[in-house]
This record gives sequence, structure tokens and C-alpha cells, in this order.
Amino acid sequence: MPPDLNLRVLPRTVQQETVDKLRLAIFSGVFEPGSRLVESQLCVQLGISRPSLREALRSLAAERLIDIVPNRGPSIPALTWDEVTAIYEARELLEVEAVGRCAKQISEAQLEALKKSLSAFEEAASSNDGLARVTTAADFYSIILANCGNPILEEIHRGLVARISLFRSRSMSLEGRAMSSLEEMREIYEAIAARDEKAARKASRKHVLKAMAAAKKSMDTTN
Amino acid sequence: MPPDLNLRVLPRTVQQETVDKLRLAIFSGVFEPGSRLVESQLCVQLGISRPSLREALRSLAAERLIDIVPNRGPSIPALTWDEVTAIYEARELLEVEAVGRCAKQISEAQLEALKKSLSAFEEAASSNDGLARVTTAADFYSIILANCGNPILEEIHRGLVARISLFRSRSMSLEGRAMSSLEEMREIYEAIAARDEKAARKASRKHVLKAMAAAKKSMDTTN
DNA sequence: GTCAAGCGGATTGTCAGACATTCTTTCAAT
DNA sequence: ATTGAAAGAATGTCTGACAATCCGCTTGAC
Repeated sequence: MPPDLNLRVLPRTVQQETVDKLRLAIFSGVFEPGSRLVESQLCVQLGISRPSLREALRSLAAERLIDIVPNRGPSIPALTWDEVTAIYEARELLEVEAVGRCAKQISEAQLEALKKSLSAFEEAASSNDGLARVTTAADFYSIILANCGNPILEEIHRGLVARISLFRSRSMSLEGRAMSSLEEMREIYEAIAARDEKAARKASRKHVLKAMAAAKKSMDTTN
Repeated sequence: MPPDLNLRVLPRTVQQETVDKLRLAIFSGVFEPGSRLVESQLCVQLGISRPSLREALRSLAAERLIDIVPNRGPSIPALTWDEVTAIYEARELLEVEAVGRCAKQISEAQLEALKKSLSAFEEAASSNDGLARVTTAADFYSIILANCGNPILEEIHRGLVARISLFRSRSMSLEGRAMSSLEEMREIYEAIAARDEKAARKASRKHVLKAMAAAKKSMDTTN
């Protein structure tokens, strides 16, 4: 038996379920940015006790998915454009690095999986399912980050993308954005498949910058 | 009145105090890596109730400063060398970028502060105060990260450095490490002061790589 | 003697309820 | 209109409780 195989089946606790549910709700835009999360209401909606909820909220606050101000309670962050820019820049730094590493060392099997996820995104891009677009795109990055050889980069990247999920889904709904996004992602894929690290990095940087520009545009038009 | 001036005085809650105290305790190596944190014991030691403690623990778990396994409770992570390497690599990526940006845009006043912190480290380096070495070095990075123009990089970097604090303090106690560290940091400072971005990045990369090597060495000798 | 099964203490997961403190809002008074 | 006070709502924190789970030890079988 492989020594590092973790066979432990992690029991899912109420607090974990709650964190996942709330995270998903935040992603999906259930809560308005800036709106407050009232503990008693959430307790009823989720069917859990206040202590469990509060533990979950502390986790989300540490992930920066919610803000908690003492004596005012939790709320959904209303990100300024400066903050969003900073997150996109950090994402660029990490993602470009991950793509570059990925080009050097991804396995054929994973490359195949990456290709598949690209197809999935292609399908979603031509559909009108906004959520599908974001999730399939996320799958694509996820495979890349999982194969960059550094789990920390993956972890941080996931956290960053989570924080700008709303902007991503908004911008992905922009006219033509999904299609150009597809092209950029295909370019990334091709470079990785060709094991061309330099080209992969370049394509990745271009993609993130365009995504940021699209987010900016969607922010201007929406607000 | 400046619109972004935040005058709110944040009341310090028990949970925040607890997070800070525990974080500091973890930094200081009060807990053995791999050791378990028993809730009832911590409650007594900290003089707080279990709910408050558990909220604090969830925060720390989200920061990856502790592990929490369902039904087994929290424990101090026993990092493998692979994990430490991954963290150092991510730190390299962020720190090099931050140093590069810093060289381009740090203000004269902050540059002066950076110089001062370097002097502080110089003093600590020649002393035998291990804790002072680590904290003054941390101040040095802190100023750089605070002036890189991207608060997200700062935030992530702080989290990463926190997770390897033990390795940093151990390696900083290595014969001669503090002195060579001082030289590397001086090189970084000089490059920033000269506004030489390229040199700054190079010096920064060298510094992190040497720090990683020292950590590796200390790990080999200690274990 | 080794190994498996099982038992009991210790620890965590979760909840209910309570109360002081603080924030927000409303309404009255100057 | 601004100020101030009071009511209502929400959070911060604690106590106490109980079930579920884990861990170590004993017991028993082979």
C-alpha cells in the first residue's frame, strides 16, 4: 500500500457543510455585495444552531469571503475596483507561473483531461448558461493549477478566484467575452500541449489581462 | 475629511484576542509540530469559553496555521519538506515581484524606514536573541510588501511566512545564517534604493533561495 | 505470545438558552 | 433641522448539556 495514501474518510460536520453551502451561495450571488448576514436568519434558513453558524462564518471570514466587523456582524464584501485589480494582478502572477510550470511537467493523461475541460467550456460558451461558463472555466484552471507541481499555488489561486467570482460571472456574461475567452484558453492549451513554456506564459498573461479588462468593463456598465 | 479615512475604532473581541494569542504562541514554537490542541485545556489556559475558543480555532484553521480533523480536533501541522518547499517557492514568486515593484515606487520616507529596519536587523543579527532576529527580519519584508502597491500580495505573503515561521527561526539560528542573511538583505535594500528593479529582483530571488537552503539544512540537522 | 474484540474514559460536535453590550432606528424636544 | 433619548434588534459571550466518535486498555481466543 502506498504510504501516503490517505484512506481516512472525513466525516462531514455541520460546520463544514455550512461553510460549503455559504461559499456556494456567495459564489452564486445569492447575497448582494455589501449586504449583511444576520445570524438568526441564517440559522433558521440553514437549520443549524448559532454556535455552528458562527464557526462557519469565522472560517469564511478568514478566507476573506465575508467581512466581520465587531458588534456589527458579517457582511458580503463590496469590493472596490482597486481591490479587484489587486486580486487580478496577484492572480496573474500565480496563474502565469502555474501555466509555465504546467507546460513543463503535465502528464499526457492530465493533458487529455485539460483538453476535455476545454471542450466542456467550448460547449458552455456557446450556450446561455452563465453558471456553466464560470464552472467549466474554473475546471480548466483547476486542472492547470493541480498540475503545476506546487499545491500552495493551487490553494492560493483558488482563494483568489473565489473572491472575484461575482466579477467573473458578470464579465463572462458580456457580449462576446465567452468566445474570446475560449480562444485565449485554447491558445494556452495549445502552448501547454506543445510544451512551449514561454508561449504558455505569454498566453496565460494575455488571458488574465483580458479577463481583468472584461471585469472592468462589466463593472462600469453594471454600476 | 478624506473619504477613505477609517475612523472606526475596532473593539477587540475575545475571539480576536484569542486568535492573536494563539498565532503568536504557534510562531513562538510553544506547541510541538504534530501535537494536538485540546479544547478544554486551552479554554482554561486562555480563560475563555469553548465557543469562543472554537471560533478562534476555525479562523486559524482557515489560515492553515492549524489542522482540524473532524472528531479528532485541532493540531499543529507537521510540515513535510515537500510542503515547506512549496511554500518557499510561492514565497519566492510573491516576494520577488514585491521587491521589484517596490524598487519602482517606494517613497523616500518608506525607503528611510526600510533602512532603519535593516539596521535593526543588523543589531539583532549580531545578538543572540533568536526571536529578535526573526521579528526584525519580518519587519524588513513587511515594509517592502507594504510598499509594493498591492495589498493582496502583502496579505498572501504574510500568510505564507507565518506558516513557515518555525523553519525560519530555526534556520536563522544556524551558524552564520543571520550574517549572510544580513548581507543578502542589504543587497536588496541597495538595489531598491538605487531604483534598480532588475537587480532588486535578482537579489530577492537569491535571498529566498538561500533562506530555503538554510531551512533545509536546519531541518536535516534537527531531525 | 500474538492478535482480535470489546469496553470505558476522554474529546469533540452540536445544540439550547441566557444575558450583557452594542448598534440602529425612531421619535420627541429644543 | 439638529440633538438626544429610548426602544428594538443583533452580536459577543458564557454555561451547561448530551450524543457521537476516537483512543487506549483489558480481556479473551487461538
